[in-house]
Amino acid sequence: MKEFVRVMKALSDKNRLKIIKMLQHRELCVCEIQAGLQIAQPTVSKHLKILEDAGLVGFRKDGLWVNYYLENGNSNPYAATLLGNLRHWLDNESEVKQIMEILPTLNRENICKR
Amino acid sequence: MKEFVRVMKALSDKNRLKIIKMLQHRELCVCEIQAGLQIAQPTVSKHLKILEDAGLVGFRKDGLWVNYYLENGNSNPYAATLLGNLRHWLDNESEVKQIMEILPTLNRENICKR
DNA sequence: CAACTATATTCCGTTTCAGAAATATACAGC
DNA sequence: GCTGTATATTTCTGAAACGGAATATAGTTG
Repeated sequence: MKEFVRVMKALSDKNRLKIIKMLQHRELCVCEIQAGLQIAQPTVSKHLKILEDAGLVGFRKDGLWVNYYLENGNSNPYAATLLGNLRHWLDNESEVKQIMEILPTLNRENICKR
Repeated sequence: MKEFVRVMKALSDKNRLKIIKMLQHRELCVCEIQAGLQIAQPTVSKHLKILEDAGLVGFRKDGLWVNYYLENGNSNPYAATLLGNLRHWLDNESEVKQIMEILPTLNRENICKR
């Protein structure tokens, strides 16, 4: 029950849903996600932790960069099913489409380093 | 996006999930649900409103009684899919099983009228 | 209409959560 | 070691959410 609630809560936030939609296209580092969402970096990190605790995303460290990716749900069956549904859900939401247009232009080299 | 979030939020609460699991077996009035959950009546009404707003449940008035039932999701595709999943999910949760044992003994005539 | 009953709404107190700012950590390169 | 950069954690604030008690509403019965 708690595990299920954790997944539902993780999916109850607009910004976290945007993160998932972004990660459907490719792995992203924190600063790329931040650029897409236009919110503070610590806020992004917290959202990512909530998604991770729910079994929705995972990450790989690569030097200074931390690359987040969508989990395939081996850990959590609820997460797996919802991630499957979300692959086609929300695609027509204007807020999602807007980020998708920006996404290809996001480049970690350009975004960070300031 | 808002519609999806509303469904996820509605499913992010233990008591609301219990209500859904109860309604999978039969229509129930508010006082029967209250007896199953052991929480105050106004709290039950509020949970039911949240579930209704999310397109997860509907109700029929029958005199003083208000009978709540599971929606079939004609209104909301997200709600429909999740309700389908929940038909087999959470069945093994001890908290759910416990209510299922009580459920057959719940009788609105005995519960109310005090 | 008056009395009663099932449910809904309002009004709190308490907890939880998203957000930002400040700070801490981890890692690379010198 | 020290410096700089990407990310994580802490701390705070305001908004939202769950809970109950009191109150209001709707419908039945006399």
